[in-house]
Amino acid sequence: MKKFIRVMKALSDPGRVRILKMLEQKEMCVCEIQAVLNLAQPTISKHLKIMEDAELVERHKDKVWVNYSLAHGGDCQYAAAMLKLLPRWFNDNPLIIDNIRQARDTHREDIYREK
Amino acid sequence: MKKFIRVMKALSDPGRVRILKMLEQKEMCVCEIQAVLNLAQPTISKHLKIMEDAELVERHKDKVWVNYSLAHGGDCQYAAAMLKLLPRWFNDNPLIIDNIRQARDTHREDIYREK
DNA sequence: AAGAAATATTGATATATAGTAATATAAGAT
DNA sequence: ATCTTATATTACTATATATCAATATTTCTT
Repeated sequence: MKKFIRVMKALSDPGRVRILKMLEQKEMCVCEIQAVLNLAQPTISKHLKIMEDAELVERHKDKVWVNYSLAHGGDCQYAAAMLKLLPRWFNDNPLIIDNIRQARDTHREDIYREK
Repeated sequence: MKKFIRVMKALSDPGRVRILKMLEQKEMCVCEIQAVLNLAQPTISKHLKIMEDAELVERHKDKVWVNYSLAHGGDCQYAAAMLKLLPRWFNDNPLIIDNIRQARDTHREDIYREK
């Protein structure tokens, strides 16, 4: 039951759902996600940790970057079931559509950062 | 998106999941649910309201009692999807098994109440 | 080895949530 | 009409959550 609750809580935040919808398109690093969602970097890291703990996403370290992608190991049946449902949902949601477009257009190298 | 978040939040509490699993067996009134879960009556009413708002359960008033059952109108696709998944889950969970057994054995008339 | 960039962690604050006791409301029963 | 029972609502408290600024860590670059 704990695992189920963990998955439901992980899915109870719009920002996290937006991240998952972007990850359906491509794997992304923290700074790319941040560029789209417009939230502070620690906030993104925390969201990702919550989803990793729920087995919804996976981390893949690549040099300085940490790439996140949708989990696919069927380790957690609840996470697996939700990841199967999500691709059918929110595809006509303007915010999601826009986020996905932005995600496509966002590349690490082009991200501008204040000093 | 709001409706989805509402469903996920409604499912983010073990007590509410236990209620849903009991309602798979039979519709129940507030006092019957309370007798099984061992929580204060307002707590149960609140949980039920959260699930009603998420379109997971339905109210049917019968004299003094308010019976709750699983929602089946496909009004909310997210609620409908989760209600379809839940019967497959937690069926070997000892607490759930016990709750369901208690639910079967609990009848309005037999509920003892302190003055 | 010193600096720079990406990410994670910590500490703090504001809001949300779960729970209860007390009270209000609704509907039968006497 | 009054009492009783079932449920809902309100007011309150304790805990959890989302967010950010500041800091730490990791890894590459020079």
